[in-house]
Amino acid sequence: VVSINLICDRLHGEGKRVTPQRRLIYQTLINKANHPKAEDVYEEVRAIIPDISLATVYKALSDLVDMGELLEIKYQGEQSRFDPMVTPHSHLICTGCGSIKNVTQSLLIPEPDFSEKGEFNIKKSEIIYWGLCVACQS
Amino acid sequence: VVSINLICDRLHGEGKRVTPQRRLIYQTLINKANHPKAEDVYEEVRAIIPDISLATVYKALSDLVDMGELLEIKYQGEQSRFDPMVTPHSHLICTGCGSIKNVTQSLLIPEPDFSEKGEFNIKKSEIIYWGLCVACQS
DNA sequence: TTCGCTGCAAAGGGTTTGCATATTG
DNA sequence: CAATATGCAAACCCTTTGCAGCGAA
Repeated sequence: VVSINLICDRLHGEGKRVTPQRRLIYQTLINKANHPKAEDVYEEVRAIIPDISLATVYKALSDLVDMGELLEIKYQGEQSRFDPMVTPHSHLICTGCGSIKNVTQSLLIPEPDFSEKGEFNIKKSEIIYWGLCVACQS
Repeated sequence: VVSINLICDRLHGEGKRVTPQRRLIYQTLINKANHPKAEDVYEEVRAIIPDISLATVYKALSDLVDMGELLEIKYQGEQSRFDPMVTPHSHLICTGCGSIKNVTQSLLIPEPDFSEKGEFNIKKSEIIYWGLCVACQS
């Protein structure tokens, strides 16, 4: 998710429709680096469209994920978190508060030897760093 | 989870009790590299103790995880998978069938610069390789 | 006018919990 | 005997689904 107009064009191209609800949801995600939950997006959007339903938010997010415009993160098995940055990157996850931070620096990720991966065909890889954020270190 | 006797000793040490159900569950996990779900463990154990309940399996697994003897994997946000290998290692995850393979080869995992991680205190890191296993490549 | 989207409420599915009973140590 | 574990069923929680009506194109 980078630009509203770009997203809306892509939606049209796939026979989807641009409603005020969806436009607002997509707007909300632009440049958001705090990896919100569906509920977080819902709360934020509800401040402007009070009657919007959580199901609508889920469906809008799901469409974005299907289009490859949004990343769904579910490492901890808790609620899904969403990340508008879809270029390859890694994550710092705080085991204290569950906050997630992007690592935009490009890192060289080693690949396992053939003896380990066999014929497994690796499509993408990522690193997850578990630890404590500043706030949780006290 | 490496040895039944070791596990049982540790259980005693924590004031826990060793029941036939738990002994069997722990036995089942030894050297298991296929990352079973709770349901898988349940089915396997039920062949020997038909009246065991799924809740009992969940509780036994949960205790092992708390003791650090078992790893709970929930990357995909689907059912939890369990891994008796608790030493640091990475995973090959097949996006086709959901199978998980361990990478035991020790890999040097790069750490992000200070400018990226800031004061975040990294406790452990792991690499996830997403791709297709041999069976799913056809 | 068509067909996707909305909001509501109900259903789903994995996991957890409450409780009476059984068992361990 | 005291305290934990068991089994059952119900509760939980996040997410998805069904559906009648609405609204975008």
